[in-house]
Amino acid sequence: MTTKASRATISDVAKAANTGKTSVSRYLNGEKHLLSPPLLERIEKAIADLDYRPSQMARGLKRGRTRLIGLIIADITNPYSVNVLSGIEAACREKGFTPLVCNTNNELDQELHYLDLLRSYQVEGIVVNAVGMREEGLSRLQQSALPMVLIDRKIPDFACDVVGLDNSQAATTATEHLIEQGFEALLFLSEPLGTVNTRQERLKAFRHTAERYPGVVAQNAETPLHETERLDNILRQFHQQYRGIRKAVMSANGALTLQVARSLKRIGLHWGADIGLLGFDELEWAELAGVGITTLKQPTWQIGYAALEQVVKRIEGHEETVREQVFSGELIVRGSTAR
Amino acid sequence: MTTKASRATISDVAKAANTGKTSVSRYLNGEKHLLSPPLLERIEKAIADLDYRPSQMARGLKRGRTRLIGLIIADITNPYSVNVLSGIEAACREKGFTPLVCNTNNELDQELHYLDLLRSYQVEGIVVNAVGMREEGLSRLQQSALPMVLIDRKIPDFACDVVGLDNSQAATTATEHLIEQGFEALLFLSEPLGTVNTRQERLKAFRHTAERYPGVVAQNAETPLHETERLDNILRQFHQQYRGIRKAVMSANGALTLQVARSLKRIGLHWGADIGLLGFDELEWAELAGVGITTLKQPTWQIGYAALEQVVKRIEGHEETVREQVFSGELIVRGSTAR
DNA sequence: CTGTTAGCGCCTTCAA
DNA sequence: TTGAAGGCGCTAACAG
Repeated sequence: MTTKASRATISDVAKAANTGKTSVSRYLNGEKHLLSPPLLERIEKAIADLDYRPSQMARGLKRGRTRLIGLIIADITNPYSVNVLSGIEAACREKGFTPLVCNTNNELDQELHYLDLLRSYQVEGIVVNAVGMREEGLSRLQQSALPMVLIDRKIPDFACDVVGLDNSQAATTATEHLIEQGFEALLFLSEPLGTVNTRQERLKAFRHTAERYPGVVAQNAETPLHETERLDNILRQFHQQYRGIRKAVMSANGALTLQVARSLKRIGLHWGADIGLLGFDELEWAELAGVGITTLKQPTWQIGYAALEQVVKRIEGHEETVREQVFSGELIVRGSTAR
Repeated sequence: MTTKASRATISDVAKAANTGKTSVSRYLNGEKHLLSPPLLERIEKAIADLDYRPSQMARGLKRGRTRLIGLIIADITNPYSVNVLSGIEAACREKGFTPLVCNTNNELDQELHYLDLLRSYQVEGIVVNAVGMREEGLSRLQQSALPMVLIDRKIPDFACDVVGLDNSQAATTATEHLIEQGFEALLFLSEPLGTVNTRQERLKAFRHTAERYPGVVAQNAETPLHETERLDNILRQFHQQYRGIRKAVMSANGALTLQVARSLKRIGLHWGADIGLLGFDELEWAELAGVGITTLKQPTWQIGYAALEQVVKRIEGHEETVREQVFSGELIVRGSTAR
């Protein structure tokens, strides 16, 4: 094969196959049944010979369909997001879309930057997993009127498909588990609630459940992820406040659970022995940390897969009304909540 | 603002600004100094009014520069890859490129699929982090003659820029550390060596270093990541073989370290007490697992950043000869290798 | 069944 | 300093 300076185009193929561009185009678009066997064969050969691949750029330009889907991820370093991403990708491949992954790193300007970028590449839809997403970004998103689905986050005054965990069910299950295990003082720990519905819903179900059990005290605290001293203080105080009785901490997400575990270690408390611990999101190291950490595992892959299916539905125009899709979590019990 | 059915084009802007497309194009391409202040202002306003964004598709088609860079990641679930990705992304943003992330999930057909895909989107360069990449994919890559850099993997008979860890230095440091800590029987554990240079280089330096110390026995074993029984056996046997003396395991990467830790737990051995443990790649949970696990941390972000810089250099045509760039690792000592 | 033609949105000579 | 015209690679009428 000769090393062509630049890539072969549809015209090259047409020429090589001794035909017109249209037939080649038809071949490419699965309308092979309209072509006579000999022509078809010539085209096939030409394509193989020239190692031809149609230009998505040109296609996109012409048809207005780029088969591109934008993914906005707040923090690609977060295992939760990565697993969701994995499901999205699988679905993309199945449906013939290509994901354009954008990691906003939780920074507003990057969010805006990427939103523009996605528009300029004419993505046909967007999947957003941006817990921290700011209003500004969202309003811009809303204007764009692009098919979009949110993962793990509802937004007030923003009608949009959502897929995520059944927070209420999950938090209820988790709380009941703690109570059943004999914990009588419960602390729900999360990053600042803000308007993040996930956190709010989990907290609400936590409270609601605890209330059903007299004799159980439930409180909550908020802390930014990386203010270690503050976290140390919260935990230390919680521990001291309930000296004699069995107490447990429930952490609202995986990243926070990591911080909590570190904090407990710093202040010399052992989960399982001195204090109970249960965290949302499964952690690959959960069984290795001390006596193990009980987690509430989310079906992350499925969530991602479902999210993509949903954008595609919108893209294809199956309008319907705004839809919310929730999945159940699964409690994985380990030493940190043992009796 | 009226809700336009479809997006504004350059013609719309030209019309709105009462000028020709050329001037708008000039504006977009930073040739503003060629435009008269009033015209410039009109254009600016028109763009803002119409919320216009130039179509990258059309641009790419015209100029042949898509500003797209393909990333092939063997396993996006691997924290190492994710951190590298993070560095790549940062560099992309800085240089004005957009990453097209492809997760091959360690499967050959997906590798091939994505390679085609990237070509069809006319990416200008590729960064590959595919430890498991098969020959078939590589040869196709080679034919494409696209600017490309490999991360963390050299490939025989395949001239290509590479950026990664200084494996020799890192493994030497790690091995010396173990020996200094008084371990006298050393086991280097890796996934099957195959032709994966990373593993081979690390093993080689390990061996080489150990040989300098008489009285130290060094051996190695290979195991697929998920054959738990096999791993259990290897570790159990190693433990029994050197009953009386201090021994340590060195794990060739983070994913394997996780498996090793699980295995040790299963067979009832405690790292730090019964057996030493040191793993390549830093783990977020390293300090939480038992007495802590000593790791050799790679400057992952920098590796990613450097890799992207390198493709960009190639894209810009700074030819030079094939280049290999290595970074040093950093040993983070924890309880698993304490005396 | 097959080929011709006219753009998709943009950039780039070339003239004015 | 500005604008008109042609074409990048492809698809979609519209004719044969």
